[in-house]
Amino acid sequence: MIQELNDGELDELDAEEEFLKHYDLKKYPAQAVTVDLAIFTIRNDRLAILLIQRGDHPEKGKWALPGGFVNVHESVEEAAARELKEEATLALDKSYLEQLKTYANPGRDPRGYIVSVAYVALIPKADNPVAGDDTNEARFFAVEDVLSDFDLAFDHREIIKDGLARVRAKLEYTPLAPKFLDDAQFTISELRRVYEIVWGVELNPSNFRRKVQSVKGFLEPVEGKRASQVEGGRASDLYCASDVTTIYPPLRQPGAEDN
Amino acid sequence: MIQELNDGELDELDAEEEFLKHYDLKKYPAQAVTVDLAIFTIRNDRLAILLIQRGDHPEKGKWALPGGFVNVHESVEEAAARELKEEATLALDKSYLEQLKTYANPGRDPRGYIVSVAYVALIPKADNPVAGDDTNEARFFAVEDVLSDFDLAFDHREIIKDGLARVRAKLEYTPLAPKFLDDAQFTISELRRVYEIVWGVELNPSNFRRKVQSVKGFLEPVEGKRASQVEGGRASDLYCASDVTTIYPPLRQPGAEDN
DNA sequence: GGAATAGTGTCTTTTAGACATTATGTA
DNA sequence: TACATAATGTCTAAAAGACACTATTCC
Repeated sequence: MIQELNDGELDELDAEEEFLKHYDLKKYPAQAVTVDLAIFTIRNDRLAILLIQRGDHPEKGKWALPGGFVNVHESVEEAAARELKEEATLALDKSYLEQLKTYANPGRDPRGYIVSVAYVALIPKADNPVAGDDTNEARFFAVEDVLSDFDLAFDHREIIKDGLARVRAKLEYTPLAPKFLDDAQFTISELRRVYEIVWGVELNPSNFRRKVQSVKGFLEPVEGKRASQVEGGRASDLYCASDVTTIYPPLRQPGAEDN
Repeated sequence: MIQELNDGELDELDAEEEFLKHYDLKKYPAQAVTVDLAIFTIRNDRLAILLIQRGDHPEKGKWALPGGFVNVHESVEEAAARELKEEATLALDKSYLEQLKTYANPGRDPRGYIVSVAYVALIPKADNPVAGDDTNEARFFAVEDVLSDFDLAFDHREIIKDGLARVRAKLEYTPLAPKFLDDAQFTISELRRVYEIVWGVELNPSNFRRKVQSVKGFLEPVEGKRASQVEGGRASDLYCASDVTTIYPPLRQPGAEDN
């Protein structure tokens, strides 16, 4: 390829090289990039989120989303995956990670101009998390309780609200619900329970079954049955997630029509 | 509030203050935040996007999205609005701005670790843009042509693809289409044309009319009529956008079922 | 009046909600 | 056998696609 360049193009490459040699980002006011994780799971029949209690300044002692600074040799995506691995060691392969939004109000972090790229993660029923280095404690809390009661660090309340809205919306038109289930094989009732918990509604079992079964490529039947969780109940068929990326037409959460 | 603090809490505040006094972001490897804008409009019956030809290094001479560095006294949102104002002076009040995604692969910018927060903007039929300081030229191009033919700077092709997908999706369930129209009053045919151009499909006029009119709070009839654009055509009723924030049930773009 | 688009109405198919009915595994 | 949930089926209502038909305005 090089040998085909004419003089003008070589000059251009030289000029670009020359420009970069004298370019120094350090000249400008310092900025930094962090990543924050809204890690959702289902615990005790409630939608829960992982919070850590900050062990260091700033906002020492407050509950916050897990996260940290992005290193200059990694993408934000990689930083998010790294933090997720540290904070929720279990069942990483089955977890789901998606960029939510970037938060960048000046003054959102007292240490300086620090933007946070927030991610949403969905993980299966998890073991209890372990607190990291600069962390007093790490625990799952019901999202509802967090939003109503907690005094959260930075702008993390806003991030959690946005993340919750994202998860609720995405269950409608993407096959994310199985990401909450710890077993690759699950019953339709278990799947329905995920929807009910995340959306905070009751769904008609018959209609839910008909709907999810009608989505081509969403559920695949597998051998075997799961015994009922309730005494006297009938055992149920098992399914596993298939390969579709969108649900069409979508499932709708009751009450979403009034915004 | 202060007078209610006990000694322990005062100590905590002092400690936080002390911590911040010695904290210096400059200690860490330099990072920087930029904003890039995918400004969509409709020109010559096609969906178009604003590109600038870079006048300076890096990527000098290549076509790129308008954008620039975020200042430390402003939010990314404000930076985006500032850039939008500079690049598309016309009809700012009617334009729409929404965060798209943050791009942060190391190496995406040769100047160093620079993350870009991308925004999508929708603007009405615009005057020709004027090139800025470090810009050779600023022009609208049909999105289709850009994606098929152009050699774009940085990762801007990916941003444009993501932005296009976002706009197409959002037309389904939000009342964004009027943002493309330069007049606050418009006909249903004009509105339908927006959908057809953005989605790249033909829509049945009767069914489209029925659908948008059935969405409560989407369209409001106004006095007067608009003469036909075609000779011999019937004049049509005028509407203006109302106050709803979501369209339920959504309009669906034909062909979206197969992903 | 003719042309061309605006606007209305109708028929059919698909999908969702409500709910009755049957099936099956467990105590 | 009784019970509880799983799974299926039915009826109805809502919504979308196809398309015929009427209305209005401009030439």
